[in-house]
Amino acid sequence: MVTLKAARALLDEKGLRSSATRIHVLAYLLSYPSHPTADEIYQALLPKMLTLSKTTIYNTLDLLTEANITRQITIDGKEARFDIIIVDHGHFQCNTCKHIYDFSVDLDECMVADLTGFKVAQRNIYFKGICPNCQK
Amino acid sequence: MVTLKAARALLDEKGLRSSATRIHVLAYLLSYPSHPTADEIYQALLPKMLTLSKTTIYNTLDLLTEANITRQITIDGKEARFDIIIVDHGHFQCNTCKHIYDFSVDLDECMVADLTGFKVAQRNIYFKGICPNCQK
DNA sequence: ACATTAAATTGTAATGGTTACAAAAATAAA
DNA sequence: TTTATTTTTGTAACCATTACAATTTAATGT
Repeated sequence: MVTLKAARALLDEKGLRSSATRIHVLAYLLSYPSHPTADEIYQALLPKMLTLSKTTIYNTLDLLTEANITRQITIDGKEARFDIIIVDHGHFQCNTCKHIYDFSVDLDECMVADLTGFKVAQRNIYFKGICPNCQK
Repeated sequence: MVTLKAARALLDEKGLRSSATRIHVLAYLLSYPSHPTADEIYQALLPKMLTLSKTTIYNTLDLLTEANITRQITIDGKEARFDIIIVDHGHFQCNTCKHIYDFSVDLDECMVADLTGFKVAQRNIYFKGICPNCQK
């Protein structure tokens, strides 16, 4: 499990204590950058950590998001999803199968003058429609 | 109230029955294009329509969204917001005062080749940060 | 105008993701 | 080890949204 070491390193780098929960949550996000929900992470880790609590998952995800390691995205408005921050990229959610695809986008290219004076900390872009698979 | 007539006209145009609730909800969105929540609309209309139900607000907003008159946006992930569809534009939410600003953006300009084969039905872009007012 | 059918609205209860909070456990410091 | 701090846990509360059945309202046909 190379991601466990990577997770620990990332936490150290940010000055966060690397508890077992944090390492595993972060390792999961590194291994499965598929925008999982809090519950998906919880269900995936539960077999390994029998006493794991849902609250801890939320606390940890808040912590990681606060430290700019992860990003919280809301696409369907139903439940939050969490994404390892790599580079600015867009999300496409298929209305049929609900799967979320990443796509690259150069946000600097499409900027406008309206936001002078605004301090932009985070940029999100998401599309909706039908993915190629579901068009068949 | 010119917006009441405009609301009725819009409903007629889409082949939707123009009930009192629908007219008022739509007129409110036309008058206050400030991305209100379902509850904000409900609270605003309640004095005029004493028997109004929250469920009806949701039903109506679903209907309008289905008819492509309004668009549902989720920025904070906490509660849905509703916006009259005009043109593609971005939303900026201030982390401090939570106010949501509109800004224009040419989404065609920043497109990429990744999405060939995808049928894009809706494009959303939202930024977060600090607005000029809250930087003082 | 009346009866019949369909559509819209209402109220209540349930759902489900998230959060508050206090207690328990684990870790670090003295 | 003792003490202090941090982390984790479990339960209960919160709150936006939805399900659903009943009621009301509007449209249609006779």
